[in-house]
Amino acid sequence: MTDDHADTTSAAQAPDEAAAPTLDALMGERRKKRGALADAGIDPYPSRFDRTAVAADLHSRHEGLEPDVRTGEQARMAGRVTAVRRHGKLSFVTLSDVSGSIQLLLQQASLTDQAAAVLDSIDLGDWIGAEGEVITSRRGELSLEATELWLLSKALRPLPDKWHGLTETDTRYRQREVDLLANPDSRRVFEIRFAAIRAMRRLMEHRGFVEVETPILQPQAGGAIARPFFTHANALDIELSLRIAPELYLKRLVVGGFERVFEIARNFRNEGISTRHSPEFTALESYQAFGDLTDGMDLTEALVMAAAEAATGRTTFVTGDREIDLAGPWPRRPLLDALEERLGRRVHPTDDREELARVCRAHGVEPLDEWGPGKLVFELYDQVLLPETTEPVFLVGYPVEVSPLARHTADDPTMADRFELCIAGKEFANGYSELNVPEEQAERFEFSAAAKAGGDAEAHPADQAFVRALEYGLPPTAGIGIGIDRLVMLLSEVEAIRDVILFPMLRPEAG
RNA sequence: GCGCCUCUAGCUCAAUGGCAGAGCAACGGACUCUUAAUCCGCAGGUUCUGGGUUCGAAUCCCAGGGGGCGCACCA
Repeated sequence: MTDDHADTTSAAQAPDEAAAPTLDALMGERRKKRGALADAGIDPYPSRFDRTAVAADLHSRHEGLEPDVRTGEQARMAGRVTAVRRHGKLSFVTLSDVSGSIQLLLQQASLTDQAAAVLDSIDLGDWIGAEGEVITSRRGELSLEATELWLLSKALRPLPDKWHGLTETDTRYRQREVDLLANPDSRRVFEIRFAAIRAMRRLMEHRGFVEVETPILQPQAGGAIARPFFTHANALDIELSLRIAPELYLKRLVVGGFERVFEIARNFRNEGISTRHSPEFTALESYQAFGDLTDGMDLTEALVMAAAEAATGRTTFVTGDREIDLAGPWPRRPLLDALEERLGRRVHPTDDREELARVCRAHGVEPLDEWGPGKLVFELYDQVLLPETTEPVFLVGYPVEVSPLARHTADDPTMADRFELCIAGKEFANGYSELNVPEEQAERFEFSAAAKAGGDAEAHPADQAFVRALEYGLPPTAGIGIGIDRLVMLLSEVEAIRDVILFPMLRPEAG
């Protein structure tokens, strides 16, 4: 691939900045300071530190204090140094911990010898501990007037610009730890992510769902239509797929008597990477015995609302140039009605295929030969209707042809009891009344297996283990899947999926 | 995979064919209420890599690498 007919030995493979003289010098300075402390008998890497307060805690307890107040309260704090302002015999240090930041006020005259030595050697980025009295400065800022300081760990590498932070996207993704410590906005996004997931987990547990773990390495990927990643198990000498969805295993657990299960599942799909697609993404999937798609929509709505509330406390969010209000309840519209309104004519999977293909072309959808009528109807939704959605809406009723695991509608064998949640042109959730008739499931699998034999890389062979499970009896069941990454994108108002994934997939570093 | 854009000091950015610069960070100094502290001084470069054009290339051309965006595939 690389036509390196280069004559030289291309020794210019200097591993990143190892050869950068400036960086070497900066790191050398910091090593020197660390050494000086060690020489003075101060351990630069102490094994533990007990703190009594974090920044947010102090701020909330001492809110609104007048300037120049001494509280008499002693505190021990720890965190990273994010700013230093030295004024001769008086210094201010901004200490950032997990909760926020607080100012240390250091008067040379009242420092211990160790504190003086540590202060002398402090660099931006160092982890330090401090002990002293909680006061307000003359300007009224809540501060810890420290008399003792400890170095907890040295930052040998210089931090990014304290004002501009780190902007280069490549470095932000590759060295997320630096991004997180330098860019409060980045940190905020992940706080939203964690809070949203926590809220959804809490709600699921509250409703009696148990959190389970199903295989990521699977002999046969299933539960979705997608190209899998493959890997190899040496012990068994077999090829395995990374899961594309946990669905089939979760339903087997319902067969086994766990009537309400969910998994916050990392899924892997060997497909394009874009602003909205990551090869590795997280979905919440849940299955609820005795329910149908109505219960699925109820649960989906509750989950999204709970996530929004816990993560941001708001219901309105800006995405692109639209403002979205998540306040429910969300309308539930038959998909075919919505399509009729948009297209000016009714379409249905039983319509003549050529006629549907003409409708597609008329709306800029180029039909492929292998698409059946159900797929054509689905593509009209996907390419015409979906991008125009703004406020949350459940579209209900999808062609069976594109819903191989969903129960067909009672009075229409070509349509499935399935819904999708659409917000701002994107699909956020998908759910249905599960198909639980083993023979019908086996037939649907045969259809897919035929497609695979026909060369469709996204189709999968029949999953006999799953059909066998259905033969033991799957109760009526409602299933849902929610795209966590996209939900977090909406809640944190970022446009790139990589901004909500801690360590997104990238090409390996260096040559 | 295809197209467009981008890569300069640790970080953020200038320099459009004519001596590679600034701010922050660092280093030396002054300063007991700052909070993007201020002031004085000093230092810091494989301009992503390799070729080419030119008297002269960060700048123009070719090839390669990383990243971004759009399209395609998908959720």
